[in-house]
Amino acid sequence: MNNTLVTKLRRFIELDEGEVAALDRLVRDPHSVKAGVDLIEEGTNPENVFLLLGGWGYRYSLLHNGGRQIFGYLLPGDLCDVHVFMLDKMDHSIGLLSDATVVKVPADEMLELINRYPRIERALWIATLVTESTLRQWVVNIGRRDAFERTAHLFCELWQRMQAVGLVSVTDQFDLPLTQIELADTLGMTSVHINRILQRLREAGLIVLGKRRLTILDPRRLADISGFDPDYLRLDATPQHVSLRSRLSLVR
Amino acid sequence: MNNTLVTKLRRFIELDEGEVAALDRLVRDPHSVKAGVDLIEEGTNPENVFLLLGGWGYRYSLLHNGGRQIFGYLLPGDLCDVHVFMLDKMDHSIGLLSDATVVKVPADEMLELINRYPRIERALWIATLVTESTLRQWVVNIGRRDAFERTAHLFCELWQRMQAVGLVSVTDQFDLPLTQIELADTLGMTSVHINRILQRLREAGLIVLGKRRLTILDPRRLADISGFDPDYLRLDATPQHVSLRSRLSLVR
DNA sequence: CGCAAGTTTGACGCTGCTCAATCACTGTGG
DNA sequence: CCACAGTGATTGAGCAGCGTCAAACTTGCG
Repeated sequence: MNNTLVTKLRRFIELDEGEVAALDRLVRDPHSVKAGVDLIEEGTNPENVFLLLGGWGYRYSLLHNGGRQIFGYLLPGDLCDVHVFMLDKMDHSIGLLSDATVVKVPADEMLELINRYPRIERALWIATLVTESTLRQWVVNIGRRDAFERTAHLFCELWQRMQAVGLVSVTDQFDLPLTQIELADTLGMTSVHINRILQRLREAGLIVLGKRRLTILDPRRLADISGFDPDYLRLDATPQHVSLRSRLSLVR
Repeated sequence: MNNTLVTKLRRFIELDEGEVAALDRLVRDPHSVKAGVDLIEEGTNPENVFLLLGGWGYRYSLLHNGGRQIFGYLLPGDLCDVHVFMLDKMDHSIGLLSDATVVKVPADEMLELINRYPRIERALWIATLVTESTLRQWVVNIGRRDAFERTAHLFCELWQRMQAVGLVSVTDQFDLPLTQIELADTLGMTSVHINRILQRLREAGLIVLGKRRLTILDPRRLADISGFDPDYLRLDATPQHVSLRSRLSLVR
């Protein structure tokens, strides 16, 4: 099996054979988990770290007033909170939006891994920096764009990330197992309003959405409308990136 | 001079004398910088990392349509982006809201430091996790709370953080060098509207704000209104925290 | 004293929310 | 195979929160 975790971390730093082998050892014994299950619950100190091999997850919090806010999505190949053991308790929950395949890694094993392999630790740190940068874009999106642009921006981000893991068809189509309620809770609006916005996106010839599948009809225009710039996702491997990777790989 | 950086990192992990000495060596030769200056600009790959000893900084981005979004504030004792050398370019700018005192550390020196002291690296990683968790709260705030609650929540956060660095008077008063325009760009609203919200907060007997100083008249009620729970800032040192710190300090 | 920056106010309109009903789809049991 | 329930999508009417525009006022500062 192709280890997507290795692929992901190699975008950030150089890894040698020993390190790759250690990561491979981590990824064994995949489980199937049903949609709707929470992998990690807010307020707890989880004993395991999860790597998502297939399916969609999401990070969220429930508010006092009954509302919910979604902070991010986990796509196939993503890993949930490797750093779980660094803070005393989770500040949000992680749930599954679809049936999923996950690998469970005991937190202690994860801790041993980063103690032994400094470069893996550093790569994981960089991964959290990317999450941080993505969260900043979400703040911009919710804070400074109207509902139409905001929705377009989210679709651009998901399209880009799904593409990076090879899950977008040649017709720019991909699975989107989100209800309109979940889209609303992601974008800071109501499900009634997101429904109307989706209609406008369809009428504008920008997307087709139905049966839990999204087609991006006009990626260029969607990005223009929403001011989307994929840089923050760090999915590329520019020459600058490559030199950066080796610079960070200094031996101790 | 009391090294606030050491204090901050010790909340996350145990540090020995050698590590403390290394951090002390970093913090020398403070500069004065004028309000309005940008320490770091979006799109660049900065050569230096900054530690803020006095004054206020802020992280922000400018949008295509002329708007601005603020992502966070840097208070005395905070450090801007130690990890600057881990990504190829900044995804946001860092500016100064008031005259400030800063220490400039060359990025290479920072890199050497973390190469040499794994525990310092880990502490800095944890610091980025706290930033991440704070950003999540900002997403909740902007996405799921109305203008009144949202403003109250921001004031609770700032009050708590200022308290942690000893800058709140016994009368719950502290410097707040923000214009209403900056508050608006933080909270995803217009300056006209924030002005009206501030009036309501004053009328409700919750705050006094003027002359760049904020007084929190009723901290309890302000927190209730806004659903503020300080946990995400990780400013405490609970017993659980202490055992966590030592657990993370395994030698390699 | 006079300018510049920031704050305050008013009138008006639109975006997005609320409430509530209807429609469509899917899986289930009889 | 069909009735039915549950979940999600869609629609409509009415309204409120917040934005826009524009002007007046206040404060700090050279």
